[in-house]
Order: sequence, then C-alpha cells, then structure tokens
Amino acid sequence: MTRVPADLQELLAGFDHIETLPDLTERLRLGRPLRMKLGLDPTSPDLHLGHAIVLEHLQRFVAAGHDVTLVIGDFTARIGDPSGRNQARPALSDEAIEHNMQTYAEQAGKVLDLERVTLRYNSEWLGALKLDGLIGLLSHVTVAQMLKREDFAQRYASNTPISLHEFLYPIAQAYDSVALQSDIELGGNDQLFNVLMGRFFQGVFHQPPQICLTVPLLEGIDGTKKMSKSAGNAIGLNEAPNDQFGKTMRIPDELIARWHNLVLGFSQAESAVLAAEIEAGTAHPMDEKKRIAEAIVTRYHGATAAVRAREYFERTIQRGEAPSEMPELHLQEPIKLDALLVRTQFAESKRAAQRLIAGGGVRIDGVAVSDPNALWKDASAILSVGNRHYLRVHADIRS
RNA sequence: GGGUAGGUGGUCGAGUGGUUAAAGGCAAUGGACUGUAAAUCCAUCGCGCGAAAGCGCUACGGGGGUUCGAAUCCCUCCCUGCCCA
Repeated sequence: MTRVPADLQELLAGFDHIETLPDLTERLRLGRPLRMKLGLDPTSPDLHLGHAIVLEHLQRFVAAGHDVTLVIGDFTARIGDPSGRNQARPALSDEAIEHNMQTYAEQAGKVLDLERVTLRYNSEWLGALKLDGLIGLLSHVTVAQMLKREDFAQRYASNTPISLHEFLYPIAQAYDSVALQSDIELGGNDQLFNVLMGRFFQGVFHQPPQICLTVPLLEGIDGTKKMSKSAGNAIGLNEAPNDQFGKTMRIPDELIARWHNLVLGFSQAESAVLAAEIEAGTAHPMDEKKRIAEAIVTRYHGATAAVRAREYFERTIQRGEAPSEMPELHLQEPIKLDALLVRTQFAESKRAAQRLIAGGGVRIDGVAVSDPNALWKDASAILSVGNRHYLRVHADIRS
C-alpha cells in the first residue's frame, strides 16, 4: 500500500497549491530528510474522509523517508480555528480535547505509518509563550493583513463579530512551524492563509521559510458543503462498513468524479475519463458509486467487510428486504407501538413516533402499520422504520 | 463614555397586545417515483396525557412588572453590530 514515490511529480500529485515549487526543489537538493508538519486540531472525536486525503498525501512523504511530525493542536483547539467559518467556533473544554486526542492517533494510524511519524502537542511550546513573547509575535502582523483572509473579510463586511482571540489562531499555528523549524507544512486548502503565516513567521525568525502544500477540500455527501462532522455530511474513518457504504451511495452524481479523484486518489485525467463515460452513458453512475463505496470500505475495514456492506446495501435498500442479521429486543411486558419506537430509539419522542406511523414509515414484517396504540403482540417479528432501521422483536410475555 | 439598531424555533427570517406552538424559505424526517442520485409530488417537522375530539405544559436573550390576555407594552440586567470619543 505504501511505496516510495518514484519522483517529484508523483510526490506532488494532488496538491492544489504549492508555495513555492522553486523553494521545494532547492530544499530537496539538500539531500537530507525534510521536516514535514501537519497540524490537526482535536476539535471532534472523529476523523473523516476529508482528513484522510491530507493524511494520505503526508504518508507519501513518510514513505519517501522524510521526517514527518504530526502536531496535535491541543493548545490551538482551545482557541477554536475560525477558518472557513462565518462565526466564532466555540472553544472546547479541556476534557473534550483530552478525549479527542486519544482517538486521533489511532484513527490517523489507519492512514499514516505511525512508527515513522513523530507526535507532538503544541501546548508544549505555545503554553510556554509568555505575554511579552506573544506581543512580540503580534507586532509583526497588521490588522489589514488579517482582514485579507476571506472568512474574516466576509464577517467584517457583514457585521458579524470577530473576536480578537480568533486572530491569534493563525499566529499560534504559524509559531508551530517556527518551533519545529519545519521545511514543509501540509494542510487543507482552507488552511492556506494559516500555513502561509507560518512561512512568513519563519522569515521573521530568520529561518528558511517553509514550503506550503495544500490539498483540495472534499465536499461532504450533501454535495455542497465541505465535509465536516458538524455539517452532518461526513463519513468517518471509524464508521461501520454499512454506514460508510450507504452514505457513499447518497452522494450526488456530480460528485462521483471528484470523489474518484480525491478519495480514491486517481489522477485528474483518469477521473475526467470517468466523468466523460458517465456523461456519455457508457458508465452507470450507480455502479460507479458502488465501486467507490466498496473501495472506501475496503480501505478502512478490509475487502471482506466491503463485500458484505455491498450485499447489505443491495439487499436492504435496493430490494427492500430485511437484513439477515439485525439487533434483537426481548419484550418482557406488553408495550404500545409508539412507546416501543421511542424505547428502540427509532423515534425521539412518542409524538415523533406517531408521526412516523401516520406517514407510513413503520413496518412490521414489511407491512406498514397505522395504529400507534396497538400493543405489540407478535411473538417474533421484524420492526423497521424507513429502509435503514431494522430490529427483530421477541415478545417473551406470559399471560 | 455618548448616540443608535438589534437579540424569535436546527438555521435564515416575518410578526409590535388576543384567531401565534408562532408566516415564509432552507435544512431535516416519512411516503410516492427511483439508481437510498438529481428533479418532482404528498405529508410531518416542541413535549406530555388521551382510542379520539381534545386537554395540559414549555418556548420568542435573563429576571421582574402592567394586563382578563404579552414574542409584542414598562423596568432592569446580559450580549452583539454601527457611528462618535
């Protein structure tokens, strides 16, 4: 899976911004492993496919023998990265950050060879920065400079509050590069301003400025917004095979070639060919999505799981049949159907359950039911809601 | 510090005393169609009790007040934008 890239071109495939190529070729000519840096803020307990893209790019450098450091932004997470946002991101509690950090390394390990990667926490040097040190840093950046960043500019123009601490984020991240004396920093395209700030600050500290490489941002399964947990359009690296498969099948057709390119790592030329085939009708979008879904599940759960996820999808969603395996529930006493839906968490409240039933979304053994007050009476039957939620219910009721 | 405009449901945004659980858009959910795509159509979209009609509770930044009745009026506190200093 990991191999040493043959040449520079292969190493740089997939980056949408390189600052600058001459700097990079010159730095590579030094003939030593380059210090690579990627920062990840533990703002959510889960990494998703969008994170995986930049991690995969980083892994190519690992394979090529460079000196790669993964910076866990435990300090910067407390500031809250405003990048790409139209409002302040709430700062996280220490406990949440702590918890997220623990899951990060493990998830990143699905893509990165952690044996060959150094893990650092930026509280190590940012926490040691005193107020005079901070002010010293701040004196090098002007407000106009900060307002050049698009999201800040937009918020400023639309009278949306910008807190001063948000200005500190790019500077803190930039200081990471100074502390690590990094040669190269990777990031998502939304981090371009921040990584360039790192390059700038290294100049201030008389270090050779880092080369900045960014990857395109991946759209989420809704096809419009960037993939993020909070937007609810993400596919997590830790998610179950069936969910990864099913969510991939939901992406809009327009996204197929893009995911083929960004998620599966095919070249733009190859993905363009696929797009043309779909356009011409020689490739069926659904088949292509299945192929992509299977590749994703294979990547994170293995080929066997991928085949099973595909079968599950075809059986439950496409043919509308109940899955061969599903969770089971044993009832000890009679219960009304609406209450049962709440207990099984198929509905948030009894009112919601009643709505589901009225809408025809609730089935017992495949037959839609209409009476929310009916007591569960079947000794053993399959309760389903929509085409995604199945449960086998046994009534162990003595009367 | 002075002036001024604001704070409404997941989100945007109407609403300036009763018919307002709160228009409309978006998002979301269920159904039809289908390729769990898009588009389109229908329905739902605070919680509880009730077989149902219905009843009750909670909600328009926080608290207090006026009123038979408040998202709407008054007082006070908090928060935000803009202009001036």
